[in-house]
Amino acid sequence: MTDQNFVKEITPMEVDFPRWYTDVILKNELVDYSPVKGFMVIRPYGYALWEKIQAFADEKFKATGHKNMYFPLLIPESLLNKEKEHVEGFAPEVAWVTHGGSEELAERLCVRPTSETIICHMYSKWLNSYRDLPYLFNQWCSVVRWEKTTRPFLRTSEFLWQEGHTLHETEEEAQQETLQMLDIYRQVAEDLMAMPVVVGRKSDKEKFAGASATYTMEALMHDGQALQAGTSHNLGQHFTKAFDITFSGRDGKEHHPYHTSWGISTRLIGGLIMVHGDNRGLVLPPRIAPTQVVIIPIAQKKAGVLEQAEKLFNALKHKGIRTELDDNIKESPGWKFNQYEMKGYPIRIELGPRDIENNQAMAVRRDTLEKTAVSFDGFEETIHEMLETIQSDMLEKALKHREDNTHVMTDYEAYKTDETLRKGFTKAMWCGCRECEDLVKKETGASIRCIPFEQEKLSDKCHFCDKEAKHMVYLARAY
RNA sequence: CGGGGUGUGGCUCAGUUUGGUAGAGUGCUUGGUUCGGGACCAAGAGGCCGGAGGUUCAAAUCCUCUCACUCCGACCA
Repeated sequence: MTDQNFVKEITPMEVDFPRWYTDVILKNELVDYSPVKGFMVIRPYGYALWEKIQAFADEKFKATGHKNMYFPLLIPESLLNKEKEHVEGFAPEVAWVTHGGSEELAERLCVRPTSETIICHMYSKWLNSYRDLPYLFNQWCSVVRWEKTTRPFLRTSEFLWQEGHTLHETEEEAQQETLQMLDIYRQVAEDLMAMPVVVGRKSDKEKFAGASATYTMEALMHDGQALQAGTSHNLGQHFTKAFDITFSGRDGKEHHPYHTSWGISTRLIGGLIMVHGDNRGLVLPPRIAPTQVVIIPIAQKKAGVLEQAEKLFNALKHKGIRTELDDNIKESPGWKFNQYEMKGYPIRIELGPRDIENNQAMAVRRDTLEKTAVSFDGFEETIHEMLETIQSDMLEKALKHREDNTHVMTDYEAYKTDETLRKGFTKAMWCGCRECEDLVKKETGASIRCIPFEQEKLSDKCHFCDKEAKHMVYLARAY
């Protein structure tokens, strides 16, 4: 096995990371560009990844008492305008519908960039009593934000996501909900996708338009840039007051409920690719892989080969392992090896006459490319265990990459001038003021990704202005 | 919104400098031989060269305008 055997069409990531990324998603047919700029077509293999994320998250949402619903795509301008910070935050990237057929509309309608406004409008009609609370609802949909620069999955003008919108009687409950949902997102990232994340709070500058507080999970990509992978907002009473949502409380008086919203999107798929992928293409953790095992028969016309391949296929399927048998005679085994490595299937089984003589098949791990002989006796158990091992090894590997690329700020001047210091996460102390935050962004291109829940005291003073430090923050350049 | 790059069979591109009526590889179809790291032979289908206008006997090629995509920056999940 030599480097020449790498999928030639994929640009090595050391050469050009952005090109590597686009090569991987296009060659794997995850997405294709559509006729409308910034709008991507998600093809079956890409959509299968989204379905896995949906299934995992949706189950967690339901388990914590949430129900799904659906709100309209279009929002009247008057509704969008009700919450001041919100409209200011989103107005620059809203798409408008101005005509119905050939008639100009009396009031233009915006294509939802997020649904707080329309949902709050409806909530205000429905909510009566504290007995109705909490409202725990979610919707799976797409939203449109007219982005200037777009990249498949990472930033597209339309993207698929879910948005949860809840109402609570008390501030504490809303805060609990906000943190609970962030933790579910962390599980999506770490347990399903083997993508380690730093969790914490956003600075005021970076928080959601109209939120009291925004919590985030941030992942580190292979090229040392950070990706905001999911956010959960405590919206306080900003929207419930603006939309006049009230309920009769236990005291018989009228109150505004406390409000949360939270979302993850198809952007996660971009993260998945950039955290685990290599120069051969995708590397998928078993739990999210649409297909976990592919069986490739060798010299399949020889007696017994296909029969044995089918036996293994059925045994794995029976065990609940997502398996494919590629008995396509047209392509050579070598071609298939490369193909499935590119597609990131966690395990490849090679089965030829020599193996059958030895009562075994060869199993090749995608993450390590390690080849092992696996006996037919207890075959499906061995493969099952191997999948589990791959899942945890991949998380560990990604975690190690993050740790190796997380540094402690020593000297801001050095950070400013030495570009290599700006790769990955940098922990720094921050006084909390907006001026310092803007300064860092302007001078280095790095932004404060979050104020992590896990705080360390690196120094008494802010690394940027020498005032008294309030928080330790994670600094990074971000997608 | 600023700066670069690219538009030619499905895909990757050559051809453009020096105008002469479109080519390679790959993929696709059919038949045969193969099969332990991208197999081989043979036959075949497929393109008004991003669009509009102009120069010319003649334009993928020269001129003008335009559109799209893409990468890098500033803004966002």
